[in-house]
Amino acid sequence: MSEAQEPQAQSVGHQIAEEIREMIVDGRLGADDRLPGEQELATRFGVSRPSVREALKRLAAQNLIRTRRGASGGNFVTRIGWQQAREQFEATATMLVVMGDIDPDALAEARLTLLSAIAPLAAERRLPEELAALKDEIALQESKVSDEDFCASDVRFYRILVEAGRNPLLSAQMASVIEAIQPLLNMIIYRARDRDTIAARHTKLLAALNAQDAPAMITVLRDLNDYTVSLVREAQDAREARQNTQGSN
Amino acid sequence: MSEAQEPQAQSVGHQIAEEIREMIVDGRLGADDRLPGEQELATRFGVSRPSVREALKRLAAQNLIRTRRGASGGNFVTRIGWQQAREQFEATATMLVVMGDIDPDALAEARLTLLSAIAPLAAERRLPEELAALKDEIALQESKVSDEDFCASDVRFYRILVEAGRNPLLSAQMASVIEAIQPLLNMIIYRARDRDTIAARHTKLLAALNAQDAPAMITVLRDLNDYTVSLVREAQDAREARQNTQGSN
DNA sequence: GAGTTTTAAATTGTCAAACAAATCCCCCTC
DNA sequence: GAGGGGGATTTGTTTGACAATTTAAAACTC
Repeated sequence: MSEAQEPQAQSVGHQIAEEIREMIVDGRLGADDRLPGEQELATRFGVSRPSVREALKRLAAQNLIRTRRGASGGNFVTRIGWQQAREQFEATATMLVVMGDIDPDALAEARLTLLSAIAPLAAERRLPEELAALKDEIALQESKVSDEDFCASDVRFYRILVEAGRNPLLSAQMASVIEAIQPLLNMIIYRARDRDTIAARHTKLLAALNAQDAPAMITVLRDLNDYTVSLVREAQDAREARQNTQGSN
Repeated sequence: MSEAQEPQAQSVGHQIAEEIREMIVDGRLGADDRLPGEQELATRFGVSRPSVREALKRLAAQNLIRTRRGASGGNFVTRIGWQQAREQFEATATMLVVMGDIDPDALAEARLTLLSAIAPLAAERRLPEELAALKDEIALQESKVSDEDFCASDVRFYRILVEAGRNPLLSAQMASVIEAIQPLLNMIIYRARDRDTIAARHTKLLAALNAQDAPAMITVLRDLNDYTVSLVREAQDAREARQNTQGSN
């Protein structure tokens, strides 16, 4: 007979947080607006102060509000910026990878697809500083650095490339994918030959970017992706073999 | 004289939440693991139960844990899925748009870039059901529906297209962009001629998808994007003009 | 009167204790 | 053996109080 079973499953804090979020989304609360004090919110919503606090903490966890103590303190609506958006994208993508519900092939495909998509924009808009920075990273990759540093440089290389596209939303999203794929890359043991191959293709990629030749960039990216995927697969096989050996001991 | 000013700025709840998050990221806590009870956590961290609760609520707000009441209840690490990841991407992208720190042109460019990127994948992998669903949406768009319904159908159209790419990470990210752009689209007043133009291009897009002709899809997408951008710009101009009129009254 | 110091007020942060609500498990009854 | 009831466990919510922090006004000194 009752009309609802699951709608009641959410706590008071959750409901209030959602209500305040609505107020932000539809404009009743604007950036840098101050929310009423905790006491007043409690009175207004008809709940206790801890419940209101719970709601505020939830919003703070989502970077929707920031809190300042003291007189004339309070809770203020945060103007979210690209930096924070990128961090949140990254946090979500990282969790997806950590939870293991992700197919490495799908992740690699996503990276390749996104990089290919931004290649034309980067080719058009790349700045001299970015070309120089990419060259520096290649030089670093050709030197004798640890696997970890090599991988980190690889990540930086792609981030610079993405930034060259000059589209903040795309940058934020792609950065999250590149960041998320790093744990996979970190499994790889780079042999000298691998490094040479990768650095050589990075050089080709840089040349294509310099020449503003997007199709050539995409060709190199595809090639590079195939190579990286094969290395990751090798590393995974080796890892599994090692685990089996340990397991049989 | 003190060595630190900002590191202390974070509350106990924030610190504990961060600590637990670390435990999840580096594997000490796996999916579906149960956290110790609030009491025990409070004892272990040397704080009170409300402080622990604050930390848990923060984590819950980020969908990192879920809570069940009762005996054998408690807080459990959530295995994040594609659905939730998409929701979080959407929430972030929506906030970016709402806060106004976004350039409509950059948003449109991001959408076009991402759709162009997924076009080859969709062309290769589209299923008959998806072709049929797209056809249905076009039929809806050709009928006399409200501006709002027309826009909603437009959004669904692109979501189906994105899903056809069969890459969950790309789907989640693109869905967030498509969702974020909807408020802009909702400003448009669609004249009959506009709708015909859009529906006709959707038909061309569907034909290209059916023929698995990705380059043709990209051409249509670019064309469609230019047209949509012009409509949005018109709507914005009209809106500004209206506001100026009201302001001078 | 100007500048500095002190004090007070407002606000969030933290804690403590208790009870309510939900859920599960065991036991008891039939 | 099956079903229901009660107790135990855990989170949800409230009340109350005090601490920490920041602002701003007030008072005090020069």
